[in-house]
Amino acid sequence: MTLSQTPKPTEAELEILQVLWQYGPSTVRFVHEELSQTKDAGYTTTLKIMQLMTEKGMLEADKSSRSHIFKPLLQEEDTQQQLLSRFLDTAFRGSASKLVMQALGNSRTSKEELDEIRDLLDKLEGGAK
Amino acid sequence: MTLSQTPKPTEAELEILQVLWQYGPSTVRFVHEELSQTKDAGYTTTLKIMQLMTEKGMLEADKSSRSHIFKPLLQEEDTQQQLLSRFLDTAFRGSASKLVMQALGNSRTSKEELDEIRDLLDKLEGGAK
DNA sequence: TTTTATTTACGATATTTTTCGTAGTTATAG
DNA sequence: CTATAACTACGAAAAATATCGTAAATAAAA
Repeated sequence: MTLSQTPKPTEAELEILQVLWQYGPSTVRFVHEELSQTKDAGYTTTLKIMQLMTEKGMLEADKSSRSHIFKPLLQEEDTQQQLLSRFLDTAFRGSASKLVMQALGNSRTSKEELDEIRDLLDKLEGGAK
Repeated sequence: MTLSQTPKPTEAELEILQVLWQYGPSTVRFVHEELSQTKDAGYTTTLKIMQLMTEKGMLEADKSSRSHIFKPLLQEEDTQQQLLSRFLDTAFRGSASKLVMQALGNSRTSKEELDEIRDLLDKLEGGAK
């Protein structure tokens, strides 16, 4: 099984990746406990999806101990970039500014984060100003 | 048929909505021609999906002429907001600033748009500064 | 008017994703 | 050691999406 050019994790897969990105390599049990907080599906469901993800090359399983330890092979930011670019096209017809405005408008973002964004704007506009 | 609280258009449905939002009420033929530019599926596929969308209450069909004219019942911005909020959670664990930074970093955005965003930042930070 | 093209209706199939049950295995507790 | 619990493997079903073929109706063309 080869890696697809643009790995497109499904929603369930993404939820699992989030846990792994956040906490690092983990067992199915751990991932499943985490997911249980917001959704309910059986343990074997989580297991199965993680096994499929491993076949697809999204995860790697360390099978040295009985409880296999899975680590993500996809980089968080690369994946986010992929998803974002696709989302931008399908949901906002490619208009990054519209997306940004809506994202900022409807979520409480701290002053620090806003300043960070402002810095980025400065850089993008060519430094001066 | 009632509207679901959070209409979650699928990818194919969203593509259709985009056409309708952009050009206004249209026939299946028109929508299909538009979509053909970037994907290839049969005419009846587009038709079927649009019929299903109508059943779901996403579209309304004006059947007075032979070629039915479909108009979107979902507001573009409401829908984008829904999708964005969900996307933010599943792909960026809720961090709007990370999403914004990546969106801006990887897409050429015009100076005008950047300024627009800057204005929004000013407003969000409370005017002063 | 006859033929040809366009359109909707609709069932069926294909594909993708998610879910689960069960069997077999290994560890843990008593 | 025996019973119980936790795991993986794996097949299969369920659910959600997407695709298509064909029939029937209507319009347009010849």
